Amino acid sequence: MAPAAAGLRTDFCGRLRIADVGRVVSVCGWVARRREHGEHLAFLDLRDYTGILQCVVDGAHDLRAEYVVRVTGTLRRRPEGTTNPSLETGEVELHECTVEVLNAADPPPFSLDSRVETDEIVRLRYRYVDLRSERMQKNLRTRATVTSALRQAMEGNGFLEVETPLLWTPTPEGSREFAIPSRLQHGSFYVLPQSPQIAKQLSMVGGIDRYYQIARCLRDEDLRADRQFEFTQLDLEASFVTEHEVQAFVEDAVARAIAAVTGERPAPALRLSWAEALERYGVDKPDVRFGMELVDLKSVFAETAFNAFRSDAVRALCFPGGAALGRARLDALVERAKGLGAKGLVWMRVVPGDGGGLALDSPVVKFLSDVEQTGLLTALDASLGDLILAVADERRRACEVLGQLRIDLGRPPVYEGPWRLCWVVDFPLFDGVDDEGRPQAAHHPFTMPRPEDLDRLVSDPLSVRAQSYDLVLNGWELGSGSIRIHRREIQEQVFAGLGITREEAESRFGFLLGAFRYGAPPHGGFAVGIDRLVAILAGEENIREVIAFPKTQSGADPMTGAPKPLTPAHLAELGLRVAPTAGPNAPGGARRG
RNA sequence: GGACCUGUGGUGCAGCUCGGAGUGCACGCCGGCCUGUCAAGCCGGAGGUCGCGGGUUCAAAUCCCGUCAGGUCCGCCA
Repeated sequence: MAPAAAGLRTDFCGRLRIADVGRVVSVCGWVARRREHGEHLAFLDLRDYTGILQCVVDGAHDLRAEYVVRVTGTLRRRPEGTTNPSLETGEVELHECTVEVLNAADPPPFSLDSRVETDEIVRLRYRYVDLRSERMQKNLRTRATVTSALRQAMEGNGFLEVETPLLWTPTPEGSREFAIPSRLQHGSFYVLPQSPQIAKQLSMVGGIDRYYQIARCLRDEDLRADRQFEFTQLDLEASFVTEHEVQAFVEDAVARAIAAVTGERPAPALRLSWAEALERYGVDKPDVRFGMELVDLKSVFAETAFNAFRSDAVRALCFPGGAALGRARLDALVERAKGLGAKGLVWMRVVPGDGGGLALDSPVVKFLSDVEQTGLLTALDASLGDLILAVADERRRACEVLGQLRIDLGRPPVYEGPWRLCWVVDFPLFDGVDDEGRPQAAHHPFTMPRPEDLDRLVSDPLSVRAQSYDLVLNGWELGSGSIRIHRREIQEQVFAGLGITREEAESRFGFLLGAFRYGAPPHGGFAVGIDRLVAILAGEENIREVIAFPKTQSGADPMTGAPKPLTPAHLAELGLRVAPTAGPNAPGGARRG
C-alpha cells in the first residue's frame, strides 16, 4: 500500500488527516496554486502524487507555480467554516510553516488544471510536466496495477518469466519490422521483434512448460488511436494444453487485472464462434454491450419483386429511435455504406400505420409487398420510431457493412461498463487469398488446424478452421492466440497451403523447424494487449493516454525530436548510406528544428 | 498511398459563411492592493510573423492553390 515517507519528508501531502493533527511534519512537492492575501498571509497548495495539502505561509515568500519546495510545519484542524470538502485533506492544514525552495521553476507551458483540455502535441512536447497531472498520474498507476495483477496471476498459475531477445532475426511475412544494422557485419541486420512468437515456442521445446513475459513488441505499421509502434503484451505459452486451458489462464489473468482496478471481477466471458460473430455482429470483435444485432432477411424476401433485394444475402438491423434522423443524416449513412463497399443501403423509418399498426416510410416501400413489410417488421422486432437499415449483397460484405453501421450508430464509449469479455473462437485457418491466389494465414503460419478439418487442407483450404481464438473486451480486440503446430508434417502441409516452398520455409524459419525435430511438445499460447486493457480500465479511448512517452501518428516524439538523422560518422560505422531520394531526413535535406 | 477535421499572444476559445486597422473573452504571466482563501478578490500592464509559402484583390486571420504539423479513419497491423 502506501510507502513510508522518508528522506526530506515525513509524510505525503494527500495522506494527512485529522488523526495527524498536532504533529510536526515535513512535506515535499510542487506548488499547485497559491492564494496571497497581502504581506503576511498566503495559502499554498502543495502537490505530490498522493494529493494536495494546504499550507498557511507568510506571504513574503517568493513562490510560483510548479516551484519544488519542502514545507515543514504543524498540522492543525482548519478553523471553523474553512474546511474544503473537495480535498481529501480538506479538514486539515499545515501552519507555522518553514518553506524551503528546493528548485525554482519557469511558469509551466500549459495549465495542469484538469478543466482545461490542452492540445496533445503541447502535452507531448512537455510530457515531463504533463505527467504531473492527475490524469496521467492516475493512468500510469492504473497501468502498474494491471501489470502487477497480471504477473501475480501468471505466477500463481505456475508460469515462469523468461526474457527474449530484442535483437531478433528477420522473418519476412507478417507486419513490417524495424531493422537494426549490424556494426560488426556491414550489410546484415537484426530486426526488433513484432512479438516474441517464435522465441516463446522455442522455450516450449526447451521444456520451460509455462512461459510468460510482459513483452515489448515493435511493428513498423501506421499508427492509430489503439496502435503505437511499440506496445506491451502479456505474452504467454504453455505445453501439453488444449485451447480451453490457455483461455482459462488468460481469462483468469485479465479478470484479476480488471478486479484489481475496479474492485469487481467481471462476469465470465461469452463464447462465440467466428462465424457466429460475423452473422450476429458483422465483425470479428463484437461489442456485446448493446443489441442492434444483425438479422437475416433472406427468407422474408425469397420471392421479392424488389430487384435490389434479389441478392445473395439480405441483412438488416434495427436502430431504436432512429426514425428521428433527418434526410441529410440518412444520406450520409448511405454514403458511409457505399464507402464500406456495399452496393447500397436501404433505410426504412417505422411510422404509425392505418388502424394503429406499424408502417414503413422509405423511398423503396412501394416495391415491397404487404407480406414482406410485415415479415420485415416481425423479423426485426421493430417498434414505432425505429430505423431499419438493410443491405443486400454478398453475404460477408452485407454483414460487415451493417456491423460497421451498428458500431457507428449504437456503440457507447469503450470504457463504459459493464466489462463484457468475449471469446471469439474457431477462426478460419486462412482468410482470403493474396494477389496470386494463395491463401493467407488468418493468424500466423504456426497455427494448428482443427483435427477434423485436416483432410481438407489441400482440397478446400478456405474451409479449414483453426484452433485460434481472440479475446474481446467491449468491442476492442485485447489479444489473440492459438494452439501451435508442433509436428513437422502438418507444418509442411500448412506451408504448402500458404504457397511457401520447402526452400522458403527453410530460409525463413529453418531454426524453428529444426527445433521441432528435437522433441517439440504440443503447445499453445496467447498475447494480451496491455495498453488497450489499461486504456479501457482508465476510461481512455486512446492508448497514448496510458503510455508515459508515446509517439504521434506520424511516429514522431515531439519531446526528443526523434526520429533524427544520424551523423555521417555514425552512418559510416554502420556501413550505411542514405539514398538521396529518402526525403527530408537524407543528408543535406531540409529539416525542421 | 487516400479521405475528413484542426492550426489565431504561454494555454483554451471566439472572429472566417458575407474580405475592410490584430478586434474580443477566459485562464496564465508581470506590477500594485489585500490577514481565511481554496478556480481567492480588486486595480493596472505586457505579450501576436493569425502554422508556412504562393495566388486573387485597392485591401486577406477570412477567398483560392500548395505545403507542414496534429488528430480520427480507410489501406496496412501474419
